[in-house]
Amino acid sequence: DLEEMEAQIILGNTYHLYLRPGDDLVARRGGLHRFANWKRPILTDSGGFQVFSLQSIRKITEQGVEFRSYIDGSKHFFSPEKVIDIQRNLGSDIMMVLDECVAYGEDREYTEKSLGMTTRWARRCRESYPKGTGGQIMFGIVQGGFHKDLREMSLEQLREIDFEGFAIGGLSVGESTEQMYDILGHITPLMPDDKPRYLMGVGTPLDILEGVSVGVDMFDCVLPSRNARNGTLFTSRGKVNIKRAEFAEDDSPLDPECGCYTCRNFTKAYLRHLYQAKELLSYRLNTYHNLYFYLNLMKQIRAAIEVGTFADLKRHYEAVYATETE
RNA sequence: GGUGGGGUUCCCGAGUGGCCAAAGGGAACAGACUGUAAAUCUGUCGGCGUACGCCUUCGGAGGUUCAAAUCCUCCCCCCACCA
Repeated sequence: DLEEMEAQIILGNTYHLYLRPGDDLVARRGGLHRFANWKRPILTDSGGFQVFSLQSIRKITEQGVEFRSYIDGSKHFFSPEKVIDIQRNLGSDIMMVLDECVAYGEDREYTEKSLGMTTRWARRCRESYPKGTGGQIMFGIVQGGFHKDLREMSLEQLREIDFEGFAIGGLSVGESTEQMYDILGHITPLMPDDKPRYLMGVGTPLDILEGVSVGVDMFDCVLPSRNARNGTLFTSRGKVNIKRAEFAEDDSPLDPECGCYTCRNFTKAYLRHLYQAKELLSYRLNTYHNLYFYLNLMKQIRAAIEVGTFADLKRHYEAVYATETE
């Protein structure tokens, strides 16, 4: 499906693949590309986000993170070096350094201390896999919470380490859209413009437009797929909750302007029925559509930038998704 | 024909005198979801009202009681086993 809709890259997760099926097993299968039969680029996240989202079962120290498997409760330890080794086993094209994604609401003192450690971890990651070691490249991750000076400090220190690309982490962790845009708009323009800028974990169609407008090149987010599974679909006319009773006998396509397999073949009434009946096909069709929508949004953005109409495109989507931002 | 069990709010199913508009589950309805412990989670779910509350409801009709889904009487229906 992803090849068909022309996805350029996919993301794999160090934490999850390490626990299951195990990075050694993946290495024995010839790496993630061969294992999953995906021929285009793959980026692997380091597990840093899981340190954040699964915080009830972990302990962070300068050495690394001790955590328990959510699968069987067994104890494991991730050091910056270990996380790179795992990503080497997975054989991704882009590796991410181990970082601590600070929760929203942590005070400045904690954020600053955490940042120091995250930077040291980033250096250790790079030292364990110096530039040119193999065919994989490595991105550093800017942290610093919601303090602009800490964000700048993070970026400066990371630039000295010599990464092939830079990511912005620690956003969309509970803050308001306004706060997120504020930090994003401040730090992104300061990032090297000759290297990819990657905004991690974001976001809504509007978030992406905002990110691009301040200079972000790449994104990753569970939103389109997770929302699809839960019945919220993104369309050219805004969000559609396919579960709603009003669609029970609606014979029109989900999005008449969409050219995806789902929209070309099925009605809202049918998609609603599949969802209500918990048919597996529902997840597949809905996910196909949302991913197609996002990929198409990115295509539109690239095309608009080339012809100089990006601002118009952004304004258009802001109008369509107006109610979503509040 | 005999014996035993049972009929509860849309469905299933707790409840055997007051704390019961009635547990729990399902369905339905609405919402959430942002580097995926998420095919998950939250709310509503007899009617009216902001609310204290009032009204209607536990197969049907009577009755006992200050008070009945719960006790008594008769009736209707269902199930199991026996014949």
